[in-house]
This record gives sequence, C-alpha cells and structure tokens, in this order.
Amino acid sequence: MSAQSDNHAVLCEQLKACDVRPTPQREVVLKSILEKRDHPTADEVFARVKATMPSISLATVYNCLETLVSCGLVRSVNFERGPTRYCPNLHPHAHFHDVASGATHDIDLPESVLAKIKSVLPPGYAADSVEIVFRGKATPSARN
Amino acid sequence: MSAQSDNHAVLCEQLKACDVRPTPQREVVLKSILEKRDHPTADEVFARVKATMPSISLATVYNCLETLVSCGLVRSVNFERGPTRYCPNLHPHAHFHDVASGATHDIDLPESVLAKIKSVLPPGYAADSVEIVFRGKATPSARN
DNA sequence: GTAGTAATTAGAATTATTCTAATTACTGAT
DNA sequence: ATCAGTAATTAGAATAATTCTAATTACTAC
Repeated sequence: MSAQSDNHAVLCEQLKACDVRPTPQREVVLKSILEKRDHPTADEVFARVKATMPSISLATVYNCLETLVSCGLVRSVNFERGPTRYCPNLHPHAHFHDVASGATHDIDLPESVLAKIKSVLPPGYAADSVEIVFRGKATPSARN
Repeated sequence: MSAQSDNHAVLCEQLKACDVRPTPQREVVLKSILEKRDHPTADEVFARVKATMPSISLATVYNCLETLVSCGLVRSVNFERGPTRYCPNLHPHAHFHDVASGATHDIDLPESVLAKIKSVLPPGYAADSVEIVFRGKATPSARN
C-alpha cells in the first residue's frame, strides 16, 4: 500500500482537484485502479471493489470509471472489440497486447518518438490524442 | 468501377490466391469494400451488398469479413468500443478519427516512422502488428 | 453420382455497456 | 439546523454488435 493510493485524504484531493465530488464509491474505484498497475476491465474493477464495498452496483462502477476517465485520473484502452480496460499510468505510453497470455504491458513513449508520430499528420489534422497498440508475443522474462 | 474491383475474375483470383473458396458472397463482400475506399461497418457492408444480392444474410457478411481479414485482403479497425470497421487500404497507415464528423481518414506511414515506433519495444517484445489511431478534428479541406 | 466437407442461413444467445426511473445523499441559502 | 434543489447511486431493463447453433445448401474429389 503506497501512500499514493491507500490514503483517503490523498484520493479525495485528487478528485477535488478535478472538480469531482469525492464520493466513497469514486474513491474506492480510483483506489482499486491506482493500487495495482494493471489494466482491469469494468467487471474486474467491480469484483475488486466489492471486497471493500459489497453494496456498490455495477452501474456505479461504470459511472465512476466514466467520470475518472473524463477528468483524466485514469486512462481507458481498447483492444479490438474486447471490453474496455482501465489504466492508472498517465505518462505517455503505448500498449503491448500479448495475444498468448492476454496480458497488457505499458511501453514508455519517449517525447522524440511521439513527435515523430505526430509529424505524419498532414496540415488540417489536429489530433487531441494518439493511441498506439502493439499486438504480439512477449517472452515471459519481459515483465512490466 | 475500376478494373481492380469490378471484375469477377480478378476478385476470384484474389480469393484463390489466399486459399479461400471464391463464393459469390465473398466476392460481393470483397468488392463492396474495395470499390469505395472508406471504412464501412459490418452493417454498412450488409446494406451495400444487399443491393446486388438481396438474399445474403448478416451472419454471412460477418463470416466473409472474418475470412477476408484473416487472409489479409482487408484490414479491420476499431475506435474505442464502436463497431468494427473494414478498410481496403493494405499499405502501412495510421487512422485519424474525426470526432466531429465521425469520419475516418487514412494517414500514410513512412517506413522511417514505422521503424522509429517499433524501436520503442524493449527486448523480449515481438510485435506482429501496430495500430496507430489519432483522435481529433480535421478541417473540411483536409480530405482523403 | 455419391460421400464428405465447407459455406450459408435464420434466428437465438451472448457480452459489454447504457438507459430509466426511483431512491439516497449531498450542497448552499436561509 | 432546515429545507430546496441538484447530484450520485442503484437495480433492473434495454440496446447494440457480434457470435453461436443447428439446419440447409453448395461444392469437391473420388
């Protein structure tokens, strides 16, 4: 339990800083994502969160996730048509989707590469975001 | 109607070259994608194809699209959790998703940029494919 | 021409997500 | 503190895209 994710006051501050009312549900959903550095689906978040808040509903989990994504505290990622996954890593990064294990790895994106990627856009195209997804196989030693 | 997409024999050859039986349904589905250089959904392909083959079923359209994608004659693209779209452009390219209009534009990817992108992968990561999706707004003049 | 396999089909089933309408919990003004 | 108004939560129904199922039809090779 890092001070970052386990502390009630810190989570509240993060939410308030985004102009979001710090409800217990939002806190516990945010905490469940920040504390594990993986890429859970809404269902997985629901399962985790029920451990500490058994009364929470799936609809609320969806609502909280949507709120957290739109205020920028978590990111969402999609692989093909699979269920949306949620990502605590806010630094610019790509995703590597291991088809063998189903696991998702964050791949750091240096500023220079990001700049090179954006340079492919012809004039008239204004991008708010870029999503880069690799698909392939990672050796077991390549852990994240 | 280009010779590429409108010719029965050419379509057959493309399918046979992939070890896929050239059925009338597969031909007409492939043709409907090749002839328009856009990014239709399965439903849109279904609608187009019914014009020339009213008896075709949606399940068959899905089956044909799956076959065509897995033999590499068309590509599939996804934007968030939206319906899968199909793309006739087989050259390496990124996609620009215009949030205002919903339109999708192909963005050519020079080999040098592709190489730079792949260079971010640490050892142990073997990527079969990379998907690059920009989200933003394109000026009306930026036509594809 | 027939047996065996592959493709197509209609409709049911599934999955992830969103919507609806009701309840509960806050907030700010008094 | 009290109350009105708004925001958040909830359970369950509804939706959308896709996949599955089981039956039929069409090929292919002998």
